Amino acid sequence: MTTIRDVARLAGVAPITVSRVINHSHYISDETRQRVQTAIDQLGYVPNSLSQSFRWKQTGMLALMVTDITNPFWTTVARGVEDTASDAGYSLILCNTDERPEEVTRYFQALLARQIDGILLVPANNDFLPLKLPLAHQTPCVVLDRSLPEKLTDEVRCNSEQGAFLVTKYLLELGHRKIALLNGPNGISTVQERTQGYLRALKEAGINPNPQYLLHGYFTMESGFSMASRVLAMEPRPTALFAANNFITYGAMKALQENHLNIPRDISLAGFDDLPSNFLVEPFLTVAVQPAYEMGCRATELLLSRLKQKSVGQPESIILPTSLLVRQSCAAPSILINQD
Amino acid sequence: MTTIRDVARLAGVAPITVSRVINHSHYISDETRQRVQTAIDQLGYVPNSLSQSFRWKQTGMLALMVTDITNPFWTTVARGVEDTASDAGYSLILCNTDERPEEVTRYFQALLARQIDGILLVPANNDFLPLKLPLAHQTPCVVLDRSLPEKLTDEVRCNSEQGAFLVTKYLLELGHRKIALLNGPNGISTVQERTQGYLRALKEAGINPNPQYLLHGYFTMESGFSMASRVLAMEPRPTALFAANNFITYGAMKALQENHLNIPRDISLAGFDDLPSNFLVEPFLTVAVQPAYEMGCRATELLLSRLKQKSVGQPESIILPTSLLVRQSCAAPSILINQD
DNA sequence: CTGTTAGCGCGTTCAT
DNA sequence: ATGAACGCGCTAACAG
Repeated sequence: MTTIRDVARLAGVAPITVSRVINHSHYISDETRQRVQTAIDQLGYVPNSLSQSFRWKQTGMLALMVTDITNPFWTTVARGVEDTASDAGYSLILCNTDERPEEVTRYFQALLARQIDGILLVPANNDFLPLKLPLAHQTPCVVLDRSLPEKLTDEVRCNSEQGAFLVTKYLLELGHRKIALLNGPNGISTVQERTQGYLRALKEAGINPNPQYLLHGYFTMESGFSMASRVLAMEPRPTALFAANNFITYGAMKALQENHLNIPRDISLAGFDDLPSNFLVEPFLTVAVQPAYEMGCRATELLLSRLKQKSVGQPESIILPTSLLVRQSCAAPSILINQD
Repeated sequence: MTTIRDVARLAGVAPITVSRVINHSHYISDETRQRVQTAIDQLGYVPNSLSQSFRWKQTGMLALMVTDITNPFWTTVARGVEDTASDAGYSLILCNTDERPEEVTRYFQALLARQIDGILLVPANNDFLPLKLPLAHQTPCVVLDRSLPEKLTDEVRCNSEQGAFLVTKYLLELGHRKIALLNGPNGISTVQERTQGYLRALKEAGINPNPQYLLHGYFTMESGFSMASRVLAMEPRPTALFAANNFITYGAMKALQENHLNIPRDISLAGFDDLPSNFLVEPFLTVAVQPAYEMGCRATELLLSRLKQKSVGQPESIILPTSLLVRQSCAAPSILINQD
């Protein structure tokens, strides 16, 4: 490994002079700069940023903790984060928690030991205690997508309540009265918000929600399949399904296919979160769209600005709008089914 | 920030003793260990792994450079890499190159400065020169998915030739004689291999390849759309389309839909790389499947084993099999179209 | 078993 | 404009 000393020796100067060249100090003559630069190039010297981090008390590294990078929604968020971080000269460490709180804590410890500058976190649940760890170490955090009951840190998320409201209202306007919500597990803010948006739309339409139409499962295809299967067996059977996440949507779709139900003729289906392939799935899926990439960018920008200002300051909330993307998976309820 | 000295002071021992406790040295009495551990817990001390890296000459960090994490294929690979790295106590830095060689070099420099232990790289093209940089710094690399003309490092990839051969052979067996290959850009090994597999199948079937049926574009939906559109205008029009990547497949699918061609009645379509949603797309896509997750795991294991053995050794190649997943997007060519 | 010394590569501080 | 000395947090090598 070539060090600053090797360069100094070759250029016939002191190590500190090389350091000044690297860090673009002005107190240096052009001639010396030239000589040092030549030596640097000749040796292929790359400054050890570990030592730099050591002295500067910052590593230039951020971490992103998502539940599962395999979910296209998080993938897109991650891309936004990495783009923004990279542009600012930061490196990004990726962590998958699989919604497991122990993993969150385990990663926190490793990241803090690495003296990471900041953390973007998708919490595994409503428990805010793990966050005490980075906060005690003065490491700024931004909570992504899901909000915690205690506002300890900045947060950037999308308006799930609004998204669910828009979808439900749209289904109501199509004439549906029996709408099932296939939701994720309780104890996650987005799940609660989606329930709230769903209930608000029903309420505004003067409809009394049927509690059996409000299902809780997991954010997986299997769970979506099983929830949809249960719903299809209900009496009276809902005329529309609202899946609260992309995986649940796919599972529900599979269940409908297996039951030979045509979408949207026999039953309507709406989802949450868009996918590049959604416009190929037949029928093209109607969904609530969250600005995933932008969320990643905004969260990273917020985090970087915190790093700059040093002072802690009041936690900030950025809430991005969710919109309705109408395609072809929803229609007016068929007369046959809707004869109540 | 609490340091090893703070702990030592509180426990009434020397810093090195604390170090021994942290690193589970055996040369330490149970009583002292207890006392030190109490002090550690009391102060909430987390060893600064930056300093440890400094001393140990290894950082416990790996990097994964993919073209675009947004592509589900790379996402799955990345998940395999992160799982394996994390299990071994390593952190993973994520990099997106967007197929741009300059970005590869830029990331290389940043990663080497960070004293990264090893790099998993998906090369942007056939140019192996950027690899000289990490190699000069003794940083082990594993080339992922695409092989380079010069075998400088280990590589882990899937058998693209085999995958393309299997798909083409399958189409031939269905009776197709005019099969268009919608491929990626030249200068990438997987593209060349897929062409070779395609040609081999044709040759074994005694068919003279029509050069106009062999198209090159990019690994994007837009390119897939435009290649498919061009193909549909050809005389005679191919009876089957083989898209060499998932994005190309989607673009081709869109083109077929816009031309009101029913798959597989009017025309057959086969793809490369599976997606979770492929079994929902109508008709369910027939594809060549590469073991993406396993590829990520194997590559990381190989890299980690290199780190252990220290000595450089001969570059190793791991080539994983590609299989054919038959679903419903291919059928025998229709008589109407095939009357040549 | 425990402690002392020294040094990893770099940048801050203070001299020259 | 340039350099010497010191120290960041930790641990290897060598005492004791």
